[in-house]
Amino acid sequence: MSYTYKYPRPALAVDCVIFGYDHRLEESDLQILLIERKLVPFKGKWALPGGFVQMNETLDAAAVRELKEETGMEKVYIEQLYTFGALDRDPRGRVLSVAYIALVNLEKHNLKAGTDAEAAEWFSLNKLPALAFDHKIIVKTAVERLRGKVRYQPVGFELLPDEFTFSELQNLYETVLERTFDKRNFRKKIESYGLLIDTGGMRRGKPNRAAKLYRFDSKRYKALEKHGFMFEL
Amino acid sequence: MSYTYKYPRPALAVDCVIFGYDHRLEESDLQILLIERKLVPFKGKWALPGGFVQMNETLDAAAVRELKEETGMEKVYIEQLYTFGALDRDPRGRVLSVAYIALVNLEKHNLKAGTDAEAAEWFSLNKLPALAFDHKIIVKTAVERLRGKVRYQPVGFELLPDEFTFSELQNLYETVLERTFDKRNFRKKIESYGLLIDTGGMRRGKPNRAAKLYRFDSKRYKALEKHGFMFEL
DNA sequence: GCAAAAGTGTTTCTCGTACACCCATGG
DNA sequence: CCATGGGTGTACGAGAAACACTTTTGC
Repeated sequence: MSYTYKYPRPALAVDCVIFGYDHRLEESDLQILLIERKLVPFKGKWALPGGFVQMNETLDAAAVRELKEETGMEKVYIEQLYTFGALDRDPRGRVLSVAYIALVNLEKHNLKAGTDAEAAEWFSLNKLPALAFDHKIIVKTAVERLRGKVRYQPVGFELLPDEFTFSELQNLYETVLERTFDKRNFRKKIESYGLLIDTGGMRRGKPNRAAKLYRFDSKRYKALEKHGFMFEL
Repeated sequence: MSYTYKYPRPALAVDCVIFGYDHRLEESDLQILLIERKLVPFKGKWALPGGFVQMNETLDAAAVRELKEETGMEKVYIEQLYTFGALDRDPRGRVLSVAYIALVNLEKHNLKAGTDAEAAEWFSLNKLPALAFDHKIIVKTAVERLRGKVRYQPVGFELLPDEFTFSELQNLYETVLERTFDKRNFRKKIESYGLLIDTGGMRRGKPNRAAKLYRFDSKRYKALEKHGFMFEL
């Protein structure tokens, strides 16, 4: 079976930059999920999970599908990043890639689960291997976007479990933004938005004082957002 | 001549949301350039300038080309916005659109010049006619992006002539952001960045005190930008 | 000389930032 | 009992915001 068109058409792929974060690790930096290519071109090289867009699915749907197929993950935060269209980005011919960003918490979504044939692995953002295609540029763009976004929209919570402590939240922001925050000022700022709900639970298990657990109040956030509310950090 | 592929491929278009601004008008609001469609579908309806991507051109190049073909404009600021991929956005079949934003000054780039067959016309942002395809959504997305961007990156200058007065600049920001600024505070803030060069020229012709003309110092901005400089308004 | 926009400083207040100690828990 | 991170308040300074009058120009 084949398909014929009057004019030539580029092929269209989606690629996902999946950011993972593990709040349990002490010095956890951001991770990115890569897949080892089993086929030419770039056989044996690491690449972003992705694949071709089907005719009957939207771009978002394609990204969600690839995410599930290659990593087993579902119900994760996902957002379109940018479309890459350099002429020589794929040696097989003209292939455009619509890149997506996904944010996942490594405790909720432990990998192996849905992984099929291909080897998927998490890499520290600052210890990435050489990447196939133009994926290095895509990752760079994604990191810039995440850094920008996290400061004025509360997307960071997507990288944490549903319940988290203040210091887990602070560690996350310090990791993503590569800076430190004063503990008291950070708490003051976050509390001032009134977007955290005290769940009553406590994080125990470590040889120190137990920490309160909070949930992000996304309902309230959505309500505030409509009235021109601005989250900022 | 025709082209055959093993798998079906969506068609790929670019569409441009061209923002125009006229600093000479008193109550100029933002304008958008639209084209009246001469062909089905949506014959007679207004639409964003755009067209199909060629095999041998990048997405940026396609946007630049369409811009020139349909409006005669060259050397304008252009930036990729978002890629729209809803299944039913084009009644002719599966067509994806990579949307671009362009910013032009209406004095520098007076329309008619390069316009070919199709009728192109500027519309006030808040008096837009019904639009073809999903172009209403594209415009909405573009406006949000412009509003967001203008606050932390000095893109606004693209909408002004090379030399402009302080109040032209202030009017522009007030128009785009739909708010007012205090004259003295605005001037203080802008001056604090040291990004304006006094050209020595004066804007005369109106029955009031002449105003100094400035240029934006893009060299200095690029230098500052590298060292983590932040423009903010 | 009049109408209209250009240009100019000071005060107030909000918010960001810096900073140090006691508390609770598990081992 | 000790090591470790949890939790808390205040003082200072920078920058945002409010605010009114004089100057210049074209007609």
